[in-house]
Amino acid sequence: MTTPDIWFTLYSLARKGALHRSITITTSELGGVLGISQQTASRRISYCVDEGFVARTHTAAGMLLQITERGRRELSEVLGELEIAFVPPGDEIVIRGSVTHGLGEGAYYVEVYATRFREALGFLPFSGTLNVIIREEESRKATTRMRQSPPLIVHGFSYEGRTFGDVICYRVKVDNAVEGAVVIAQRTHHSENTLEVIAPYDLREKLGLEDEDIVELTVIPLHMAT
Amino acid sequence: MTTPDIWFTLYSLARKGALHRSITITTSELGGVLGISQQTASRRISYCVDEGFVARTHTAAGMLLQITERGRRELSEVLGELEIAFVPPGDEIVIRGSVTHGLGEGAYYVEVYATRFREALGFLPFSGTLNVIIREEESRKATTRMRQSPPLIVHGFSYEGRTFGDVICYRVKVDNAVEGAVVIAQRTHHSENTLEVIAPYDLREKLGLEDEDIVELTVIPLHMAT
DNA sequence: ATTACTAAGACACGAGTAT
DNA sequence: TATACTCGTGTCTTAGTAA
Repeated sequence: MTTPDIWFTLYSLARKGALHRSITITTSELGGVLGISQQTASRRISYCVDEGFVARTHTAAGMLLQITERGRRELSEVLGELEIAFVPPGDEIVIRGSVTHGLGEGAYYVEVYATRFREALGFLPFSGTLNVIIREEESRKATTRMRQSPPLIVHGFSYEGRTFGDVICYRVKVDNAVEGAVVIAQRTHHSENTLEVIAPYDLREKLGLEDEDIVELTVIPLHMAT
Repeated sequence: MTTPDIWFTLYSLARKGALHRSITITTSELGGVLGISQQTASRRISYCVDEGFVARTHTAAGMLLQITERGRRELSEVLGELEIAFVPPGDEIVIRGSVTHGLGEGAYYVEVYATRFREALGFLPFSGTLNVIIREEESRKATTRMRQSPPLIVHGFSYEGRTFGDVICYRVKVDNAVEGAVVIAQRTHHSENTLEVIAPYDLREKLGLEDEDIVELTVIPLHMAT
């Protein structure tokens, strides 16, 4: 089974709502949707189940199918790429999100990584991060777009007996005013829906931001970064 | 050549920027991207060209390929469906756009169709339309989402020797405050990027809207409409 | 009813090669 | 060098049918 066929299968299931709940469907029905026979539909689904894209439970009247996390990621990747492809070149990618408070850990890490951030980014970051919650849609676009530009990687190191992992940075402009960077720690299973932003200044103060305020992060292509 | 293969081909070309400009590529390269041989890539492209999805010019060093309007629509359709599929069920679809002034024709048409709108929508529209410019991305989502709900169709008629065509209506809530409808005339080649909104009141006055103000149109599923 | 196995057939693929 | 043709090969599909 080829990639396009997998995508097409997942796409068709997604359109029926299988991203959010189990759907009941027979192989014949699915065959109809995909324009293939019942037998082939059966094999396709078995394949998707084997590969972990779809979860299946058999019932008397067909199958219960739901797209798994793996399948969702696969589709989300395609969707993100397509969304980016449709953006006219030169257009800026803007991620909108709302300010939230982190766990307070950010400041500690920023201080530890401070000089390394300066080397990579050209500025000494304020010792605190601005946490920004983004909607899944924005998140998808953000991560896809960011992945397109070669990342600035701040390599890990050891310090006072502790190990600090790699951190990936992407340059952004905050509210079109302050240049900063989104930092993504590789080791932590960071929530995909929260971005941590560092900048030379205290962003909350400089931009007068409060929790739940909306901020715009404009992704700066690496070759344009200062 | 099957639908998924066409999509995959268009998708791969789109990722290389072929939605916005001609790209230079050889069949071998394309084969590499698609995971198929040079020969098969050649056949795939020829097929896409024959079907009008892709425009091709041969050059000494390969081909110049650009996705046609037809191809763009095909991909846009897929993208729209995927975007909708990812929206959690129950979530409202919100279209954001900015107010603009129309050509002034709107008022005339609204008056002519007025009683018919009342029958279909349950309110007598203010004799003027609010024109809203939307970005392509929003447009895609809007049209896809709207197409999902069976449209309210106001049938055409003749009046004073003129023929007035069908008009399709979709219920929306403007700025979460006023219920109205997006109206799309079937006969005119209306710009996909401008929506015309009617409501029981003068929206500009009621909501204090000026040109270039941002408005939110929340699409109301038909079964929920009052 | 379903899903899914088997086997025969269709057709897509790619090596070789023409242009 | 390209693209694209022919054709042998192999894979994927489907009909029939079992479970």
